[in-house]
Amino acid sequence: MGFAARTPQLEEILSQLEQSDALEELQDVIEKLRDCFGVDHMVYHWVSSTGEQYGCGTYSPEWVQRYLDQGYLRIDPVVLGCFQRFHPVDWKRLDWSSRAARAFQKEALDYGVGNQGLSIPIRGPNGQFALYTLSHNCSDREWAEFTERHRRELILVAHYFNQKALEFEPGRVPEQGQALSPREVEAMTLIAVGYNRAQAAESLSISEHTLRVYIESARFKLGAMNTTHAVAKALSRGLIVV
Amino acid sequence: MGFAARTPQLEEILSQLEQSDALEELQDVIEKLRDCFGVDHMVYHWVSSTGEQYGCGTYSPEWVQRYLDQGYLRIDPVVLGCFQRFHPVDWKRLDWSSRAARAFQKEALDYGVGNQGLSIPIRGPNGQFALYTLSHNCSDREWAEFTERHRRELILVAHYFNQKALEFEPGRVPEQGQALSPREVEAMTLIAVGYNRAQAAESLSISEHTLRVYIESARFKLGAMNTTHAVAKALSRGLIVV
DNA sequence: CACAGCCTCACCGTTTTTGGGGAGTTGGAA
DNA sequence: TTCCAACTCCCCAAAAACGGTGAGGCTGTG
Repeated sequence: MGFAARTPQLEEILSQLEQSDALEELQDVIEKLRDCFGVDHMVYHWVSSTGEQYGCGTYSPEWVQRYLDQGYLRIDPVVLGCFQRFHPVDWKRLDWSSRAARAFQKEALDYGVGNQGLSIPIRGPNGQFALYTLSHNCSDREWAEFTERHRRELILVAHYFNQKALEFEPGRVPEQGQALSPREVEAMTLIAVGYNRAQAAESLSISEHTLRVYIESARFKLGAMNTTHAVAKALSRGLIVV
Repeated sequence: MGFAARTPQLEEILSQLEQSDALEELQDVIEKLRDCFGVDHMVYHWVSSTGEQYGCGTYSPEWVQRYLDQGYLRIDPVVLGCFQRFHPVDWKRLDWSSRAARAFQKEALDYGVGNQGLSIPIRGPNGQFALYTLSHNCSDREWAEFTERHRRELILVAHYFNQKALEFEPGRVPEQGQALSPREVEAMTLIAVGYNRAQAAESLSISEHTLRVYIESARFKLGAMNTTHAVAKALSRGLIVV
């Protein structure tokens, strides 16, 4: 096996993916990808920063609806397991022991989901989390061979797919206020790591009153209602790093 | 260009990476990778959820020491910029406008860091964040060509490298498992967006006392010293999103 | 069934933070 | 030079958060 297989067809699909400029097009792309890889199902499932879900893929609409209605997101072992992991996860290696999980599994099979599956967790900025999933009906051995053979391509596809999805994320307007001054950054950082004002001030070798001015100033610049809010905003915007 | 270039040499290095079973070996691997890609520097830099840093790479020890001593992590535009993005980032596209950033940049050059750079952000479970960086001295055109040619391989290498690093993560066991309950997440989220306890409680239609219990519980679970700290930790670990 | 974890409510006093003032220095930019 | 932004320091009173303790109902798992 080469570093990653050369597949003109996949190349072409990825090209389409990169050039697509609407969310709807992703559905088309994922169907082509499914056919290209020759699996029963392929799904991209995105849990946005606000908790909304977006997905495209080849599961039956009934299953998708059922999944959403029942809030299966919170009990699906695939989601729960992938959330804790980094690398592609074979469904067999997940924890299906709980009663709810087994019921879910059975129901999924009834709705046409394959007995085999591979899910790749993807994480973006601001807590974005997505899953790129392949599912198929076949023997363990066949599935192991398939996943081994295409592992690298799939990781890349997942990456590119998510990159595109991120472009379409609504309301990701970079709310650029002004940056914080160096001292403000230091002060905010110390507060963010749990110091109270007295400790932070001592750590910076300044008076607590001065430190307070920085925090207030940062709060003002960030348009925050209180210190905690300011820290949260600063973290979200990457102005400080903890 | 194929889907990803076939390179036996890279293949071999990745093999070594996958089989390595000690952190020290990663240093060897990254040097080989640097030579394989023919760039001046290659660095893997990991910021754990607890704020500790680990890195391996080919920067001079003096620069690494300087970086750590000065806490450059918090002002490095590469880190700050990559934190907001998903795809590989060319250093030229970052914001170097602040005074601190320019001083940092100048100093980095003095310490042997290249004038060109490409950094790939990587995110793991529990708010893990890492950077896989290549740096080189060459013209803009050469660099653009290089990054275009190797983009896909580099994404994969970054993925594999991080996967290995995660295996070695110290203290991974104690950190995990302390997920917040749904109510705690709601409470923390409201606090994070600037509500005070009364407002948050009203928003959840519960008494302020109850809300307080959630916050305290979350604080305890997260090992935080105060509410602000807890919010920062929850954000860093991706337990809540604003 | 028992136990654990989650959700809900309450009171107490203490500590910390907040929000409003005012005021002096420095160093870089216009 | 003049000006502004950043940095430093101080007081006070009101508001908010904290910490501890206690207690009942509900659900799901072993």
